[in-house]
Amino acid sequence: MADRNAANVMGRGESLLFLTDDQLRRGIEAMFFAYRGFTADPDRILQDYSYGRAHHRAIHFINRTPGTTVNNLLSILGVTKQSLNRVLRTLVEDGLVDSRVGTRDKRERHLFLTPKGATLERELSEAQRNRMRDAYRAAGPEAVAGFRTVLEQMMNQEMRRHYLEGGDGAR
Amino acid sequence: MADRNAANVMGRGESLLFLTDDQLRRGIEAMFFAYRGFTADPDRILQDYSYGRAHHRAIHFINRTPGTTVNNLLSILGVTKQSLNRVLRTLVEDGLVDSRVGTRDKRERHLFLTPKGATLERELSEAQRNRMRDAYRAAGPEAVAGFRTVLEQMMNQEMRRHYLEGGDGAR
DNA sequence: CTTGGAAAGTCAACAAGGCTGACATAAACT
DNA sequence: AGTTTATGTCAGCCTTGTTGACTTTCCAAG
Repeated sequence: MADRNAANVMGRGESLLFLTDDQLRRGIEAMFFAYRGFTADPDRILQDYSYGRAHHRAIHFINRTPGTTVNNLLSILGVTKQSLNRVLRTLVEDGLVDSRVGTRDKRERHLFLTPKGATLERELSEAQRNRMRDAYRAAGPEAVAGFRTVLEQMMNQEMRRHYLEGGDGAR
Repeated sequence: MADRNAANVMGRGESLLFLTDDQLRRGIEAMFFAYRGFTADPDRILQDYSYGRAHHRAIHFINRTPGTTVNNLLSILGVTKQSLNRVLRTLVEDGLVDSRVGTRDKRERHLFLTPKGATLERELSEAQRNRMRDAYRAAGPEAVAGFRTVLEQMMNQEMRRHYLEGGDGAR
């Protein structure tokens, strides 16, 4: 029962134990529990500013691609413009994000972090990088490569596009 | 700038490029985009039943540990009892979950999936396993081991405890 | 030059799913 | 008998997602 799938795909005598239902469940739970750790540190910091994860995500991707348009951010984040707008408005009001009318196309707004926004970005990303670095260090380079490979395979097509557009990260 | 951390930890001449800020950012974004894929299939199914992720999580862990108590579920999920109760109540009302008063300690409620609940559980977990299996298959066994190793390191202490309690998954 | 449609913003209403605080009940423990 | 524990429940709040309707701006094609 637990390894019914392994039996199905066993081909050339390889050990495909990693494809059993039980192994897959372990992977699923690993994702669930790890994601909690992944967001824990930024969430704690954001509380001090009365912001939420939605603000963090916006700040992260504006920092990654300065001058990005609202529409581009929309497709990266996969939310509605109304939802994003609410977040962006508070960030602009609070002076963390600068929204500049496009020069070529004046309908578009190009988004930039202000110095204040960049400061919060650093605080958030440093906390998140620290956790990631500790995990990477404990796991070692080969585990890290595998980690990234599996995650890339788990993405939807469109998400993978956005991921790959984010610079090659010295791959 | 981008590799200032690598410089700091470079020890015995190993290539520690995987610890640069840029590599860490890549890992962070991989987690973000992959988690979206990870939840996409169940989310779609849940819509047909007017349930959300919270219901899925409850169903998953009741299935994993039949007879688990409310308190135990609470500490696994890391939410308040009010939040969990709202979800559990609808699941019991809809006949997906059976809540039985404890025999030894009658204050406790032990939670079980009904046949109907088990059916939904299978539908959800099969969708999620399919994606996980495809990712595993494309990435290969060694990548999978690395994937799990890094995720385990990323968990908080308490989450790791719950993770390890979930059976050894033929490790 | 006019007009169609894209980009952006806004208002309103709603839902899921978190949270806190207060309180009730039954059972177990001391 | 009194306290603690496990659970459930009510009320109210917040964030962040949704849909729908509408306006303004403005590029670009006819």
